[in-house]
Amino acid sequence: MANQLDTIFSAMADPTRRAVIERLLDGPASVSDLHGPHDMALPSFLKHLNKLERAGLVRSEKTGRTRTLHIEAAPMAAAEDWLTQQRRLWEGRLDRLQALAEALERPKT
Amino acid sequence: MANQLDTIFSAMADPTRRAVIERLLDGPASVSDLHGPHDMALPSFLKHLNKLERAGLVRSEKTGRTRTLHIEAAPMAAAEDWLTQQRRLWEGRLDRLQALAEALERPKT
DNA sequence: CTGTTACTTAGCCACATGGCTAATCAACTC
DNA sequence: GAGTTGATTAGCCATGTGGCTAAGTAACAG
Repeated sequence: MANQLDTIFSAMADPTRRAVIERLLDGPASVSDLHGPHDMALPSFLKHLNKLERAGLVRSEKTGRTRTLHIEAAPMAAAEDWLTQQRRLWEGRLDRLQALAEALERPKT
Repeated sequence: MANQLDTIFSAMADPTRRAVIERLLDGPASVSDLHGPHDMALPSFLKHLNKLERAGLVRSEKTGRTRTLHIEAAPMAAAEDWLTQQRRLWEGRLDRLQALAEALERPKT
């Protein structure tokens, strides 16, 4: 995947991973803490965490035998920015269309 | 894919599809118009369009032999909303941490 | 009605994804 | 040091994804 947006969007395209993000907004947590609520084998769950980490949405450090993860908010902003920009362009287009419509309603002012 | 956010995010996790979205913000276009700039066989490209349509980000009608696509902005808002909400929560958490830090700096006011 | 154009379908391929079990590693606990 | 616990690795499987070619359909142009 070339673009950073690719990995970010695809990391967010999964409910398990979004749930992890939501959970981490509350504060750091260990792998097994995060795993707790998810009905899924640990190795499967780990893959999700790895994907989040590769996307840069999460960082982690291992101390002793437990790994602690915390969220990295900045990359999500990239995704949000893209969406916001598209919305602005879209709204701008609607404005132009509306202006056009109004101009047509009043042919010769 | 259960959730609507799943399909939306995963639809946006590809540069070709994002480019199509960006192009469509400028106004409706036919399949081959959209295909033009992309160095890819038509059937491959069609798969991308179908994925966009299944995600609800795009609608299309066929008149005569050409299919015209236009953007459906609303679903993107769902994705943006989710991101915005996460950011708010994150910022809220930072505020609380900062408040805590300030409280600790001035132990007994 | 023949040819061209604009998609569409079918079918193939390689690789990624998301799940699993079993086994291993490393660090605490007793 | 033996056992337990937290995390990881290896390897398997089914399905999805993203690309292709080849062939088919449907409408428009002459």
